[in-house]
Amino acid sequence: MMKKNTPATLSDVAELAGVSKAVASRALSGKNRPISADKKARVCQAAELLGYVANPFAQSLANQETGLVAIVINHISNVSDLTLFDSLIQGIQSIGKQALFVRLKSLQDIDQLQKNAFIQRVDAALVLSDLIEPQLAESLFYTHNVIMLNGKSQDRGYSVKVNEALGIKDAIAYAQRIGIKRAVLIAGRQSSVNEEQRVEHYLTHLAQANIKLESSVFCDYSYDEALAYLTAANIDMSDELGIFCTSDSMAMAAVDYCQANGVTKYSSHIFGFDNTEFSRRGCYQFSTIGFDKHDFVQSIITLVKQAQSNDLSVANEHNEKRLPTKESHLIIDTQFYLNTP
Amino acid sequence: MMKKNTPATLSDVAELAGVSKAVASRALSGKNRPISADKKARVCQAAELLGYVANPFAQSLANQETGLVAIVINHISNVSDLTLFDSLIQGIQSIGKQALFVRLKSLQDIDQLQKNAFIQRVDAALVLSDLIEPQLAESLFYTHNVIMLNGKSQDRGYSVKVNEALGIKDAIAYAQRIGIKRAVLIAGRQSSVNEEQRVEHYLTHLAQANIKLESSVFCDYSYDEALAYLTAANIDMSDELGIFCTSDSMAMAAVDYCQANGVTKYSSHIFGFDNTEFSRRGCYQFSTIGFDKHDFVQSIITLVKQAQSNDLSVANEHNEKRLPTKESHLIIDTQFYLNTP
DNA sequence: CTGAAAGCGCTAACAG
DNA sequence: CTGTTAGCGCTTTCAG
Repeated sequence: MMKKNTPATLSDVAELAGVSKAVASRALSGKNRPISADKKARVCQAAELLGYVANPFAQSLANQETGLVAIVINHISNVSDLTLFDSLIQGIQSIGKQALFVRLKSLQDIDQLQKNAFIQRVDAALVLSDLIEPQLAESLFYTHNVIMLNGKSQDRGYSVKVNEALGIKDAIAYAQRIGIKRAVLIAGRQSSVNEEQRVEHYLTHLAQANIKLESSVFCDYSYDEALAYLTAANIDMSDELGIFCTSDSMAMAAVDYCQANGVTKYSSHIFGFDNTEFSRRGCYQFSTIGFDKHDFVQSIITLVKQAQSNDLSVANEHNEKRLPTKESHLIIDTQFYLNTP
Repeated sequence: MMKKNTPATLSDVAELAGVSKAVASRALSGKNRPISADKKARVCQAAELLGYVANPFAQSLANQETGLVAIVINHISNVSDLTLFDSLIQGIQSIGKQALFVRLKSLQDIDQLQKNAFIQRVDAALVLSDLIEPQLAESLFYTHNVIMLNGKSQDRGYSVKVNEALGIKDAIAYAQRIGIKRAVLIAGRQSSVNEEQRVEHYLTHLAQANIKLESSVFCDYSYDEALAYLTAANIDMSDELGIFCTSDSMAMAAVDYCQANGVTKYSSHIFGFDNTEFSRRGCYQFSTIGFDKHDFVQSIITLVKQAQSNDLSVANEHNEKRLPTKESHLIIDTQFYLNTP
């Protein structure tokens, strides 16, 4: 396993197998390139023996594929991110690629992005950050395989969206059923398109359910901000008030606010979003809206593979360079999770 | 910003600037290579104009640096990981490198790792996964800049460790002071060396404080497992019992267990580990042990830079290839955070 | 089916 | 200070 210092190269393998570099390359290429069975076997054996692993940098240079997938995010902070990222990394590794995280805290970081040599050349990009518009994404990456996951999209291209209307509707229908008459809406970031649509849904369905929206506020998905707001506004939790939060973190703040103010039957009156484990733990019992992260990730990974094969076939046809001929916009539905003891 | 399809190359820049590729390369290299001021200016201007960004794959091939830093982790699940990863990615980006996540759920994944072309060639590796022994790490990467962060280390090489004895000692001293006489220890993963040392510290200091350890158990840092254990064991929470948990998640389980069993004054009797935000939120008020993640990350990043420059100077001296001449083992101290209302 | 050769884009000697 | 030259390791024509 003498790997340090000088890793074996294709030449080494070819030499040991007694064939040319070209043959060695074909033998190991995975695809079905023309080659005689015995030479292929010899090459593979030699490769094994030398512990040969192809240098991906040389490969990329020669064939334009990098084996990298970018995940473009805002700063990581939400607890709901944990499981999402975990399964995203896993999914990417499962198709033999590597996950490259790009953290984008503010628009200023985008300048740096433009200069970021690696991410420009990824095979695919998954855009979760709401700072990135489809058009910007288009210009940020050389690949056309940009999958928008932040709720934005263009006609051309790929996206996986979450249909939040369903879960929100069910949550509000439930609220109506148990007699909630007034509502406070604690939302996330005003600048996010995702969030804008989400708020829209709340507004529509609250109105339909005849629940009066008493106030609404943006708290950046943050526990602290939400708690500060509730405290400052001195929200009156008489029985018919429902607190609708667009993240479980903020819903936790609502729970703590209620407890601090001696409100005991808050559980059925607080609604979170994300369906994190926290919505069903101990004192933090509240209902929440969410979706199956596993389905979500699966759709994304499938799309990455599909996009790539489209790319290849287009390239093979005429070597024409143009926008992707295929597009795809998948939709995942949210669901309402009732968690009341 | 006509970037798609055919990105500008060094040749394009050189041509536009009216110089040779070599001069263009030097002008843009960042380092202080010999070049006349006016040519440098011309080259930079040309590069700007063309929106030139160097191809990192070609660069890596030519100069052996990849600009990639691997972060080797177990699956992401712990809430305390959020802030750590966030600032780790940020730190890596701050020195102009990219974070490559490698997720390792079980030892079987290591086989794949051996074949993982990218990670073998990273400029540095940060090993957090407790599945990786120093020796294995050594063989996994071509670089010597492997920084062990999982509590393991060899004489030669780099590590940043956390001195957990301090925080644990203080926590137990506090417990003694408030009259705790009996203890339950809920630990993480038995196979982890970090965890083994940690348990050792608890045992030592509990004994010194004359607190009797009634039982101890490994719950894989998990809320669910911890709660299941407490429930199954039907732990008796009479006043002098302290519950010491090696993660905040498990401490939350302890809180919920107490609440479910009508124990009201649990706050000062439950001790977590990680110092997550949850230890001071609403009903989850408990003391916790932790360290400054920012310091931790800073130390790591500093080490990465230092390791790299060592590498370069060694390479420059005689182009000798050998084990790193320098080593460094930094230690970050934990602290006890008292969070009782 | 095979091998020689060109080249991906860049850097690093090496002479000027 | 500058340009020429030779690679880094791999894939891919293109003749045999």
